[in-house]
Amino acid sequence: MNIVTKIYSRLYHSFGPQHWWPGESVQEIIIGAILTQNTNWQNVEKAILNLKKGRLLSLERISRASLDMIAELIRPSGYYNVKAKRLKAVSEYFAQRCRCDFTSLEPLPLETLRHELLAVYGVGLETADSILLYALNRPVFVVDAYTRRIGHWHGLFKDNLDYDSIRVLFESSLPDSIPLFNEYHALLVRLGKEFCRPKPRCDSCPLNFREYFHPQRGTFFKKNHK
DNA sequence: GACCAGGCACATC
DNA sequence: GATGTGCATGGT
Repeated sequence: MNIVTKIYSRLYHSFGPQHWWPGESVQEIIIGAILTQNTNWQNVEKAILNLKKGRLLSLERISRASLDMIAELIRPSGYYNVKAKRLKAVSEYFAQRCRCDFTSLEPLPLETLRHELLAVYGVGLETADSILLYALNRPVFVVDAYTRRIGHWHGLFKDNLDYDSIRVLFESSLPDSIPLFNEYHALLVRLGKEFCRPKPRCDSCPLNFREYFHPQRGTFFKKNHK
């Protein structure tokens, strides 16, 4: 069993299924993917509730709404002015591309869709992959700050390894399974929230950071996983 | 009051 | 192509 699979196994047995993504619809997941950029999910929930109350939890409606209106509703999620522009750009993309009929995107190759998403203002690598995996059910491994931090701490890769190399490392180490990629990312975030803010908290961490992190030196040492 | 959170675009070197 | 900076709220 490779280390990537072993980490997943240990996390799943410690935490159980995480039931991601917390969204009631595909559109809500896409909106949440923008709103959660560099922000707590708690703040995102407030913004989503505001959008729902304002009858703007809809890509079609966001694409036609004013930036000021959007910004005011999503204020709790932070960066509300830039995120208003990003939400509008993503909404316009899906409205124009498929009239928000996501099933019509199914014939598109993954790479084509990913390329198109990355061309949309406000959609970077992580946001594109979050949308692909959680909203559009495509087999992409989402790499976020926690994935990078945890992977680095456990000697999977150097701190400065680029996004796509990390993504390919996980994808090539695992069976090509959408539910698995979904659950793994959610579990890494769960682990990150509880044990990696921003330094390891060793006690009771299921991956046992004590084995890999040297607090006095502030450095890490590798230990073979068996 | 400091620090952090499920990033991204843009400017500058 | 690497590095720095602005964007901003809310919880601990």
